[in-house]
This record gives sequence, C-alpha cells and structure tokens, in this order.
Amino acid sequence: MGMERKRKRKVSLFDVVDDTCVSAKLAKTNGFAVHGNDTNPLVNRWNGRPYSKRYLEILEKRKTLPVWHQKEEFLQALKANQTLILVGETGSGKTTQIPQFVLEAVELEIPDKRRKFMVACTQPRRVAAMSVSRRVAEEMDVNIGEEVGYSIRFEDCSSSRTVLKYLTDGMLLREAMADPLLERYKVIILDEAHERTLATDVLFGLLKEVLKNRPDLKLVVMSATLEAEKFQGYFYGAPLMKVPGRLHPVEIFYTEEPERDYLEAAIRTIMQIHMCEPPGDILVFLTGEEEIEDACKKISKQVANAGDVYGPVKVVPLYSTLPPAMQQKIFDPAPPPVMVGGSPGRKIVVSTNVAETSLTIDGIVYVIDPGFSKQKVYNPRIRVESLLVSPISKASAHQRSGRAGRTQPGKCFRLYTEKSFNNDLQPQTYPEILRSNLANTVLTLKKLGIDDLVHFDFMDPPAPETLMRALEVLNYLGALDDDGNLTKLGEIMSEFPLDPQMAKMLVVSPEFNCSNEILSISAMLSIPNCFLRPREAQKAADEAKANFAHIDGDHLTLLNVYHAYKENNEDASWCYENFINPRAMKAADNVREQLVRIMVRYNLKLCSTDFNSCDYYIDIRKAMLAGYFMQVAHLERTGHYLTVKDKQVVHLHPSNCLNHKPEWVIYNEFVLTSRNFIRTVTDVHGEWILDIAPRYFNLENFPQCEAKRVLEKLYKKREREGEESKN
DNA sequence: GAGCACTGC
Repeated sequence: MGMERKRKRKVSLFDVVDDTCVSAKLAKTNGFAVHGNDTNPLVNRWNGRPYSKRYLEILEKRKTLPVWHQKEEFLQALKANQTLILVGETGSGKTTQIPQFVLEAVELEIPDKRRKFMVACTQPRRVAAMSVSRRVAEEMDVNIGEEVGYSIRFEDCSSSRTVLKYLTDGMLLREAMADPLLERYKVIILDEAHERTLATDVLFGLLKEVLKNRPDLKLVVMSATLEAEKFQGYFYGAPLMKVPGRLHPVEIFYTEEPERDYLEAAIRTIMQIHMCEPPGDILVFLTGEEEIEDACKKISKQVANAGDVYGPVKVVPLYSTLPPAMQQKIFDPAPPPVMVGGSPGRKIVVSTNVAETSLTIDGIVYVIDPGFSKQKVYNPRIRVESLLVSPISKASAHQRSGRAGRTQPGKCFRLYTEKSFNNDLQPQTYPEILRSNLANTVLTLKKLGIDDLVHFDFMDPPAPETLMRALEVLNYLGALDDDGNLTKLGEIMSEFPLDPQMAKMLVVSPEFNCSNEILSISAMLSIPNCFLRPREAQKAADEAKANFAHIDGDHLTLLNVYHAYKENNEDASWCYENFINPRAMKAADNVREQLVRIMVRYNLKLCSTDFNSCDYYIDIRKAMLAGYFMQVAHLERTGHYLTVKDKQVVHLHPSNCLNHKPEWVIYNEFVLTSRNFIRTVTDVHGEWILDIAPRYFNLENFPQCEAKRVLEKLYKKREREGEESKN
C-alpha cells in the first residue's frame, strides 16, 4: 500500500517537474496532487488540515527554485543509493527543498504509531537551524515544533509528531552519544558540509560506520562547490548531483601589483568606488575588531574630506562581539541624498568573516577582499590554540565575491594579483579538525564507541601528534585508562558540554565540597567575557570591575560577579550600572542550569563549604586545580612565569585581578597575541599540587627547571614531616 | 598594561 502511494505521487511529480511551461492553474492542480493525501488533495498529509491560501502561493514560488528542476532525478537517486552527494550554490534552494523532497519519498511510519521516524538536516549554526525550520514549516503549512521542528542547545522545538528536524551538527553528535545508531532517523542530511566544522567531520566518519549497520538509513551530503569530488571519493563513489545556484554575475578585479598595506589599499579602493562607480553598497572584509573600528574612523574622515559632490556615506562596523543592536545597523538603508537631486548615498559595511557565512546583507554591489582573515591554529607541542592573521583560501575568496551578487550584478575587488590568487591561495581552508586541540573530540569519539582512533576513517586525518596529545591529556585526567579505554569517570565527563579539564573539575568538585561554586565558575568560563568596557567609559568600567575583584584569582572574581548578579535578582539595569553584560549573564545562567541537570542525572552531589569557613575559597581553588593541573605556571626568580613542563615564558594577562604575583597559578587560557599571555588565573599552592596531581607532577620524568627544584623541596619537606609524625 | 575570526555542545 505504501509503495503504491509513493509511486502514484511520483507520477504526478514528474508532470510538474518536466513540464516547466504548464499554466499556473495546472501547476496548482499538480501541487494538490503532490501534497494532498489520497482521499482529499486539499488536505495536508501531515496534519490533516486543509491547505491555506498562503501555502499555495508559496508553493508556486518554490517551484521556481533551481533545485525543483532536478526533483525527480534526486528522488530516483535517493531511491537507488544509500549515500548521495548534492552540490548546490547559494540560491539553489537545497536547504529548504531537499528535506521536503525526502519526506515525500521515504516511509516514516513506525508500527507502534505513537511516533514516526524522522529526517534530520544539520546546520553548522543555531540561527540557521532555527530560521530555516521556521521557513520550511511555513512552506509545509504546519506549526513549527510539530511536524517540522528544530533542536539546538538550550532549545528543543520538536515533538513526537516531528518528521523533519533541523538541528546543529553538534546537537546530532550529542544525540549520537545516547543513540549510537541514530535509530530515530531514516534519512540524515548533512548540510553546508563544505564548511567542514569539527562536528560535521566527526559525523562523516561516524555515519560511514553507522550506514554499514543500518542498511535502511540514508545519507545526503549537501555542499557548495569544489570539494564535492573529494566527498565522493570518501563516500565510496556515491553519486553526485549538481544544482545550479541563482546569483547575479560578479565581475572580479585584481590588482596589478601586490599591495604592501592591505588596509590602506582597502580604503583607497573604497574611495575610488565611491567617487567613480554607480550607486550600490560596499562590503569590506577585514580581520578583527580593532582594525575594523580604526578603518571606520579613517573612511569617515576621508569621505568627509572628499566633499559633498559624492553623496553621503554611512560606515557600519560588523563583528560578532558587537552588541546585537549595533549589528542591526548593517540592515539600515543607505542614507538619502543630502539635497533633492543630489548624489545618492552609500552604505559601507566593514566586517570580519561573519559576513562571509553567518550573516548575509542584501543590497551589496561591491565587495572589497584584501585576502586575509584571522584563523585558528593549533600547536600540539605546547598545546596552544591561537589566532593568526592568514591568507584566505580560493573557496573563501569565491564566497566573499558572491556576496556582491545577491540582488543585482556586482563587482569584487581583490587586493592581490591574479597570479597570487592562482598560485598562492590554497584551494580550501584547512578543515577545523586539523587546526584544533582534539582532547574534547577524542573524548566524544571514545564515548561513541570508536576505540581505534588511529584507524578511524577521518576525511582528513589529524596529525598523529595532535591525537597523541589529546590521548595523553585524557589519560592524565583519568578519563582514559593506560590502554586508552574510557573509564567510568571519562564516561561522565563526556556528558558535559565542556572541555575535559573543566568537566573533570566539575565531576570531582563534590569531593571538595564546592560543586555549587564550581558550577557557577564553569558557567562563567563558558560564556563570552561578561565585563563590558565601552571605549568612551573605560576608566569607569575598570573601576566597576575592581569592585568584584578577588585578590586570589580571576576565577573567584567571576564567582563574585555571578553571586552579585543573583543577589540583585538578575536585574539588567544593575548589570549596566556595573558594566556587566546582561546577555552574557543570562547565558551563564542557562549553561549552569544545563550543567546542574547533568550533575543530578549522575548523582553528583550539589554542595558548598560554609561561606564563613576559611576553607570556602581554598576548597574551590583545590577543585579547580584537580581539573587544571596541566595548566600551571610557576613564577621564576627572574620575575616571569614559565608554564610547567612545556616551559613556555608567559605573562599574566593585564586584565587579571590579582594584587600580587603568586608563586604558582592555574590558568584557563593561553593567548598568543603581542606576547604569550595567560588569561583568567588563580593562585594555587605548591603543596596542593603534590596532593592533587601526584602523577602529573611525578619528578622522575620532569624536565629540569626551577619549578622542579621547588617541588623537590616540597616533597622532601613532606617526607620529613611524615617521618616526624611517625616518630 | 592589552584585546576578541567564527561556530558548537
């Protein structure tokens, strides 16, 4: 019966797709047939309700999307293959339409009838999962959260009726930890696969395994451009389908000679466009906040100097840490002419990479691409991730230029030579998995049951040293035993959406009688900086921050902020008066609640040392050391800090709140900028180190250094004391 | 005495 219905549907589909010149009326009729149920074509198959007028209007528009021309081809390929690769550029409609095509073609009924199998479609970003699912719910004429839903951290908007679920790639990975064969799903669509996020890369390898054990499961990998052939090779030659995009042509210009100063060149190019080119907004890609704010000032100044003949300009900065209200300005229209009949105005958006993938601005006609962005790099030798201004890839340059052609034909000015584009730029940005500390990823893989990491089928295998480093860290933390098997502790740690060090500190915190406080600190460390420091009120902001300062450490300062926030009833105006970011605090509260739920699930006690006890802060500092003993720095007699074992010279980040230079500190972050900084540091005692991490601080295989000599003395002192107490 | 590309659980 099911098959018969499917076949019938396909016949009518075929009519719609093949006969692109059918009259609107005929197409509508076919539309009914496609989406109606067997007894009544006017009734929505999914919820049994009659279709709305809006549904039919949207359906007409949907049919004009490029991907509709290959609907039948896609469905045939889906039927015949377990894995499919679909390449479609911006504007092809793949993200919204393909999942709906899939819904029509697969059987989702489960015998028990209480729920249905689902189709999953992953997205790298939360906003995309949310906004696309809303759109698709509208297209399918159902309520969001019912037949079509989404699932992102902190928000599961789906129900037992849900048949199509958009979710972040990280969320699907989480689901896989509890349901290794992903048995709730009949089809999994990995969208934006070309972005090669860490989670997508892990899902690639995982799904390859799952597909072997689930012949009824299908996988669709959707990507924009280029690497599709690589995907094909990786997925055993799965068929590849290409769907054209729908962008306006963009003319590319290169410089004749290499530019020495890309910032200066970018501003010069902006002025040339402004003075010589027809109306249209400009998008400039720069690398970071400071550079962008600086450039905005310079541009405004030069425009003012150029005089009124050229029309008014509105310069707008854009980067992710900009408050949302300021970000909204990129959607403001260009300013009107100064006087009637005057030159039209122009909007100039100066942005980081956010405008390359995460945010799209319509109306951009000119793109200026200096060819650089800040990229994460990882040095496994010293276990440090840092941000480095680096040349972008060809794929990235292509994506940037495409931003000029969203609403009309555009122009892209690349501030490098064509030769440089061809010879110097890598085809693709290195996938994140090759640029990251993998401690957390390895823990996840172990939890997913992948025991042999060396032979795990990564699309791009990480450096062996990176994997070794990750295994070593997890072993020291007690998450893996000496054979590399997940321990009970490791299993619990993997349940927390935190880095392994932080997860460890949290899991052991009840032993130090301070899990409530460690929960708050973990939450505060998981959110972006909560301290506001507006350019115009830096001094006042610093003073406000000093009120929260705890002299023994920045972690404790963060705890003070959290406590003060709660004592003031999470009041937003209290936040502003104290230069605290209320959104960040709200986020911290969310994280904390999530962590508490996991603690409760694993019977981890929620407890505190009496606040009046002199052990209150000591217990907290010891618990932190239990997680962060591999991130300890020692103050040398020369006056600077050296990280223990790795022996890197580091400096306390100037944002710290300590009033002294402790002999030993733990740090949350190693940041490599103008110097090596350790940020968010707390004073710990040498004696605690011996008690809490004796294995890591075993002096037998410890590099020769001042810290070692100090520890030796401490061990000897302890031995003496031990003997004295025996006697 | 300095900074924060971008995501995600």
